[in-house]
Amino acid sequence: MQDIYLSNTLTRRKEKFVPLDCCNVRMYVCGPTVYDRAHLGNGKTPVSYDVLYRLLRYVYGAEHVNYVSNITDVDDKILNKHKETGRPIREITEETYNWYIADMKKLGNLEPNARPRATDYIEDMIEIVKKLLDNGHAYEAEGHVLFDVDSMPDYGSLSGRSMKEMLAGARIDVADYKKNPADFILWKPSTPDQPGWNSPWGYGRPGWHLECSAMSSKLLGTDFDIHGGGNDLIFPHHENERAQSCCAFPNSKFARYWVHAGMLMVDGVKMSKSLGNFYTLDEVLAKAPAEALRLLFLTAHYHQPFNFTFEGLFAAKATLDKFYNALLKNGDVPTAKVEPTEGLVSALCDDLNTPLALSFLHEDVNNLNKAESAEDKSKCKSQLLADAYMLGLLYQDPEVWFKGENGGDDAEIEAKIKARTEAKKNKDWATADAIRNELKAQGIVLEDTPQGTSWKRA
RNA sequence: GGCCGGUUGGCAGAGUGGCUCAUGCAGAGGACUGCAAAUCCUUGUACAUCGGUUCAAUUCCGGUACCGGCCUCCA
Repeated sequence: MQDIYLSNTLTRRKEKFVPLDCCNVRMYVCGPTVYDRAHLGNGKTPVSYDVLYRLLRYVYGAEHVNYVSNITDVDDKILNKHKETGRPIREITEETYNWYIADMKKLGNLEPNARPRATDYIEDMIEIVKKLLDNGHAYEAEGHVLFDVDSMPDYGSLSGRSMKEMLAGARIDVADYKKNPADFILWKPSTPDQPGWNSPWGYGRPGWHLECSAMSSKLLGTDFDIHGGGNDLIFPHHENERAQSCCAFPNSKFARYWVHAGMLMVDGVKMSKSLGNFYTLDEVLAKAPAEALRLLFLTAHYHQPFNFTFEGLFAAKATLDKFYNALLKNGDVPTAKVEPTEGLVSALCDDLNTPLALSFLHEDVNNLNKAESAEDKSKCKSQLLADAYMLGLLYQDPEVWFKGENGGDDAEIEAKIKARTEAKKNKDWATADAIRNELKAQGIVLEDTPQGTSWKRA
C-alpha cells in the first residue's frame, strides 16, 4: 500500500496522510450555495476532490471511504434571489441543486457518499450553539448569538493570522453588539417573511459557518481526516468552522488534514462578472464536452491557481480525441481488470500530481497504438482504461464520443462513403475528394484504413 | 499595509544538487497514404534576476523585480 502525501494548510507542510481509522477514511468538502448556476470554479474544485476520493478508494478500499459534500440551501444570497425573482426559496434551491448534480455527473465525478443539505440539520446546529453558550464560547446580543473568538486561544491558526492583523484588516462596519470585531454570527434573527426556525433565541436562522460544523460532526464524527474546499474559504469560513467544532466538542481536533484547492482564473485574472470573464459551467459545456473540461482541470496541480482559457479547453478536447481514437480502433479488443500503473498511483499519492499522472495516460495510449499482437492490444487497452479510471477519464463509449448519442448510424453519411469508395476503386480521385470535402464541410472527417473508410465528427 | 503562493523552452505544465530524457500542443524532417486523415519514428529550443552555500544549483538559502491570491460574500 502506497503512502499518500497531502499539503496540509493547518501545518503548512506536505504531510504523510495517516487516517484515524483506515477502515473509515472520512473526507468533508464544502459544496456550493444553491442560488444560481454553478460557475467554472464550482466545477474545478469538486474534480480535484473526486480524484482524491478515487485515490483513497483505491488505497483503502472503496467501502472504507466516506466522502461528504454539503449543499448550502439557507443563505442570504438565496434570500436575495428570492426577493429579486419572487420565486419560492424551495423552488430556487431545488432547481439549482438539480443543475449542480447534473453538472457534477457530466464532469465525471463520482457521487459522494452523502450530500447533506443545511436545512435538514437545523436541529444539530441549534445543539452546537447551545453547547457553545454552555461552555462559554458564545454569547447572546440583541437577538444574535455570536462566537467569542477571545475564548479560543489559537483562533486564527488555520488561516495563519493573528488577532491584531484581523483587527487591522476589518474594513467593514462592525456591529456594536460584538465584543470583539472578529466575533462571528452563529445564529441571527429572522423577520416573519424570511426563512427561519424556532430556537431558544427566537425565530431565526444559522450563520453560514455553522452548517458545516453540524453536518460534519453528524455524518463523519467530531474528528475526521480530510477537510477540503477552495482556498478562498480558509478565512473566514474554515477558520470559524474549526473554532465552532473544536470548542463545541472539547476533545475534538476536528479535521486533521486541511486541503485547499487553488482558485480558477480566466485569461490570467480572477473570474468576475464585472470583468466580463465570468462563465457558468453550462455556458462552457455548450462549447466543449465536459470531459475535456475535466481533463483541462487535471493538467494543472490542484493546489495552484488555475488559468482557464478556451484555447486550453479545445486543446484538451483534441487530447481526448487522440485517446478515444486509440480506443475506437481497438473497440473489439477484450479487456481485463488490471491494477493502475504504479507510477501513476505514485504521482497521485504525491499530493495529487495529476499533470504527472496524465503523462502515464499518454504513454498508455502510445503503447496501445503501437501494439500489434492481440495479446498486447488487450494488455495495453486494459492498462489505459485502468489508469484513466483513477482520473475519472475515458468513461464514454468511443463511438459516442465521436459520433454523438444517436449519430452512430447515419444512412446519408454511409451512402456518401459508399459512393466515394466506388470512385476510389475506379481511381476517380476528383469525385472521391469532392465527397470527402463535402462531408468535411459538415464536420465529418473521413479516415481510410485497410479495413475500409470510417468517419467521425470533428 | 499584513499573510500566502508563484516566476521552467513558442504555449500549457511536471520534476530534479551533477547523469540520455518529463509529458502534451505547436514547429521541422521522415514512414505510411492516390492525396489526405489517423498513427508511428526522428528533432530544436528552458529553468526571472542578483548574491551565498557547494567540487557542482534551474533545484538549497537570502535579497531584488514582476505576477497572482486572501485579508469582505465566494469553490
